[in-house]
Order: sequence, then C-alpha cells, then structure tokens
Amino acid sequence: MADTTEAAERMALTLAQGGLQKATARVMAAFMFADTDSVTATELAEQLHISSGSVSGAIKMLSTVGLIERVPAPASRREHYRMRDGAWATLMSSQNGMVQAMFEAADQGIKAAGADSPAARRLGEMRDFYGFMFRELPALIDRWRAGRDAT
Amino acid sequence: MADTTEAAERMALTLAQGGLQKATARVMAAFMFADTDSVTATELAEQLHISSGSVSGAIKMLSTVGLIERVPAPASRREHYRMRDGAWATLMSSQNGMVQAMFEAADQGIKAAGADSPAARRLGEMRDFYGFMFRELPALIDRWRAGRDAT
DNA sequence: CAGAACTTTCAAAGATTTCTGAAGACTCGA
DNA sequence: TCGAGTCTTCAGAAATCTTTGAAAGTTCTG
Repeated sequence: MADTTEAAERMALTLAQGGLQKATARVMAAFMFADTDSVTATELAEQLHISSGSVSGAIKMLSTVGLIERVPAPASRREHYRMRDGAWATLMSSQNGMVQAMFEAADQGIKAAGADSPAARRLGEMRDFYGFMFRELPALIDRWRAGRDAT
Repeated sequence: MADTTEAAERMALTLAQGGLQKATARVMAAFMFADTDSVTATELAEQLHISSGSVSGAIKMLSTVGLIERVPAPASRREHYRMRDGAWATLMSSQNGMVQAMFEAADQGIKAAGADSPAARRLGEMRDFYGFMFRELPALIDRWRAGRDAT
C-alpha cells in the first residue's frame, strides 16, 4: 500500500478545485481515507494540524451538504462522524439546485427582455437546456442508485 | 418589458454563484441580454463601468470555456464577440472534466489505500458513481442536442 | 450540581483572489 | 512605415474569503 497521506492530500486538492475551501477539503479527504468507521473532531485537528475552529466549520459545512453524518451513539464523550452512504449521489443532486437557479434566471430574463428580442432567443435556448437537465439529472442519479442496489 | 439591466445583474449574480468571478459574470450576462447580435469590448467596459483590463480578462476566460466567440468579419476595427450557439451544453460538457477528476482521484486513492480497507470501500463507491456519470452525462447532453435539432 | 471535556462561535489576522490603470503591443489604413 | 485606435498584460491596490485562537456554550460524569 502506497502513501495514504499523500493520496489524501491529492484528493483534497481535487475537492478544493471543486470549490471546497482548503481546510474543508482536507477534512473531507480524511473522512474518505480513514481506517476507522468514524472519526472525531479532535482527531482531525491533530492529524491535519488545523485549529478546532476550522474543523468545526468544516464538519458543519459537510454535514449541511450531506457528505458526512453524525454517528448515532458510540458510548463516548466525543462526537463521532463518518462519510454518508451515497454521499456522492447526494452531492450531485444538490448541484441540481444550481441547474434550477440557471433555469429560473433564464425565465426571468425572458420576461424582462420581451418576447421577440435577440436576448429572448438566447435566453430561450438557455431555459430549454436547463429545463431539460433539471428534469433528467435526477432520473440519471436514480438510475445509478438502482444499478447499485441490484447488487 | 421590465428592466433589462436589473434582470442582467440578477443573472450575473447567479452566474457568480456558479463560480465565475464577478466582472466575468457581468460580462457574460451582458452578452446574454444584448440587443444587438455582437458586442465590443469597449461597449462592455462603458456599459458595466469596469476597466478595459477586466473586460479583456473576462473575454479571454469566456472564450476559453466556449461560452462566447469572436464574430468573423464585421468591417470594423474593433473586435466583436457574441454568445455561442449551444453554449450551455458546451459548458456542462466541460464540467464533465470535474467528474473525470473525481473518478481519477478515487481510483488513485484505492490504489494507495489497499484493497480491503474501509477506505477502499468508500472510494470504490465514489469511483463507481463518477465513472457512471462520466459515461452517462455526455449521452444526456447529446440527447438534448438531438431533441433541439429535431426542430 | 460542579467541574471537566469537548464543541461552537466570532473578531481579527492572514492569505488569496480580483480589479484597476497604465504601459506596451498589435493592427490597419493612409 | 507611421500613427491612431484598440487590445492585452501585469504590478500593485482593493476587496474578499479563510483560518485561527480564545471565550462562551454544551454536555456528560462523578
């Protein structure tokens, strides 16, 4: 087995490219590469050499988007967290919100620009495209889930 | 027709949410809402009250990702640009690169973590998911193109 | 119920990103 | 080839985003 830490840092870099802030990306990578089932905030701070405040913020953010979850009841004083099953599908679903926002922006734009302007033609194509994606993306994700569940 | 400028600024805000820098987002929105077929850099700088340098940078960036294009040969000294047909489909296709990066990061992670670790299980799901998306997303986009072209 | 062990919050420092403006490069017509 | 008009580049200023560290808040245990 090669150097896990290095692979984790590379993963963090990729995640950061995707828009996560650096500390959050490193925390997420640590969850992904953890040897244990769940991890505590203190462990993360020590392992990554970042402040407890940063870890707290990262955990809050990652929980909000559904990538990690609190682990029910390990008889311990500390909170334990772990990566959620189906996290990536959840993440992509939530990006669907961006698709919806684009659709709505196009729609409002058409109303503002008037129906027969050049702008309306362009915005019409935009609305079509994002409307299509907004309908089809969830179906695609479901298709993956179905395929996975079929052992 | 309502206030086009306001709709454009709202659109710019949405685009900025999607990761474009503010000046670039405002330039893009201006392209979308333009009354004319093509637009020049100077017009953009004046209309948006931003520096020529910012406009230059924005045009370069938007050209690179395929959202706008230089208009062939309008007999004018200035360069003219316009939004490209199918720009949104192109944009989504290019985001496929992110999907690929996630797939590859997962793949490398599995190699580093060793096959029977908890990490490998998590990374395996990730690799499956992004692998699936990498295969299916282009097909989905093509499906939209086909639907559009069928008048 | 008090104290210890953790966690969260938040103001301020630090880091990073973005924008500007001016200098230089390019292009085209005369 | 010159010069007017336009575009690009880039160093530094400005704005924005992140992280830290310490104080306040919570929650368990004894």
